[in-house]
Amino acid sequence: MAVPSRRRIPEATVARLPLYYRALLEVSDAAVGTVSSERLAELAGVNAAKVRKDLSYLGSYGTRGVGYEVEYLLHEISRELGLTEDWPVVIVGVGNLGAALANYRGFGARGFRVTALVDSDPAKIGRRIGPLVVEDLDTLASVVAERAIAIGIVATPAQAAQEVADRLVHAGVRSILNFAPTVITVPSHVSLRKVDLATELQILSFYQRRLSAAPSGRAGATPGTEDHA
Amino acid sequence: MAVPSRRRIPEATVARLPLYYRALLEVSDAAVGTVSSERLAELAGVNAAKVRKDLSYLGSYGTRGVGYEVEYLLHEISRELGLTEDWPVVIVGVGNLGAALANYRGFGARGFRVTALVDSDPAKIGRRIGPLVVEDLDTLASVVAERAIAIGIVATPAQAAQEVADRLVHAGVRSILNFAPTVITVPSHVSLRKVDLATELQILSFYQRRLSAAPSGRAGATPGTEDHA
DNA sequence: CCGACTTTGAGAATCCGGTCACAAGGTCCT
DNA sequence: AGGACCTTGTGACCGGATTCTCAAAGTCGG
Repeated sequence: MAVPSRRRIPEATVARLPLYYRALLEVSDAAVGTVSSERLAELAGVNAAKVRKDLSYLGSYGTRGVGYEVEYLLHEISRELGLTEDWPVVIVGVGNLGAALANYRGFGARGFRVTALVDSDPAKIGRRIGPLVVEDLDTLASVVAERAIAIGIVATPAQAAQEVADRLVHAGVRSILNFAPTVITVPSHVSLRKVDLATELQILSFYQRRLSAAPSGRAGATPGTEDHA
Repeated sequence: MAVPSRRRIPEATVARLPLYYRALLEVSDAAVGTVSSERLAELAGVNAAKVRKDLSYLGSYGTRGVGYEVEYLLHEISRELGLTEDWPVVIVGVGNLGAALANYRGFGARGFRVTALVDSDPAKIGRRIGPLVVEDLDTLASVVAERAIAIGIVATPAQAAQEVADRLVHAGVRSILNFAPTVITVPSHVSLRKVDLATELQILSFYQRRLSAAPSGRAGATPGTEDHA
């Protein structure tokens, strides 16, 4: 009934919406009409109370005694996440990782289309990767403008990352996903997230060391990203 | 002076230690004797109070009026993170992403050595990638045991991820890094972290949508992973 | 040797997120 | 139509993390 509208959605909740989305896609395949928060929680690897609270931020989409209607909720979440829109993506840096990302089929398919690949290495410019040709980093500004690119993926070596980020911002990109193993900073109107291999491994290493070092006492699973249900 | 010892280090702090470590490596190159929390904060992209509090959990390693001795702090953090030890890693799933990870030079070099690659696809088994040969997933248990593997990286398609994780756990691996776009669960004595492309993009998409949708009002940078200083 | 200056370390206050518990609201069987 | 039953939505509570602030502790110049 009520308009979903201008509720402020907590950051932590936003980070879990994609998990619910994925979980809903799974049950959607199973052609079930509704899901309970309990079941959703299980699929998303969180607890039921959290699911209900998170979903309540979007509006009252459930029915007491029954659960959530799968298709409807799926629609609402994908609208909220902007998955009904199309977000052209540019990948900057076509080394090992960049090339793998360009070929990666795991982008949840929906919404995100890698529309351009750029690199500064003359040896790489002109190479074809799938349906795309690697373009010159110097043409970034026009590429971004012409193809209405919204999201930039930085997959360069660490030294180049800040410079590339600056260029992306300057070209008008307002969302950046950083894979380079370094901290980059952007103006406050730009969204930045990072994926950091080395950091993740080091965190695991920390807890692993604790396991060996502490023969008695609670061992405890790694918190962090989120673990098991 | 005091023994660093049995202090409990908050999870959020653990997640930042790798950033400080990297920042310290940078200033270490510059052959400077000490760093202030202010400077470290700048390099790590956090604020100075947080740096001081985080470091104070490790012990009192700073000198008032001066700062932190770079080499000493570097040593303490790397010991705490277990980077002085060697952690053999197995990558399960040698598709696009797995192969890229196998070649990836960004593992912070120190400590983490990819020691085995396994896959279940007969077409891939036997292929050489760099110095390694892809082995059969069915030999996982013995590979883990013989090479004392501590960390497993799951880079399979989503459908196979849980099964692979179970096998890793069964083989004795106690730290898992999941790249597959799905939630996996592990027993509580196993550490689990995830790296999830699709999720990160969707989070960016959420905030991007907000930008376009909200012409007035505060725009605010994406919180989430952490942004700029 | 003293005083000005710098920077850490930590106590206190605040904010944010997670969990608990339960009333409200709805279904379905009889 | 009524009552048993189920599941959501949310207010209250709790704990962890961040920020603020400032005394303590050190350096360094005069």
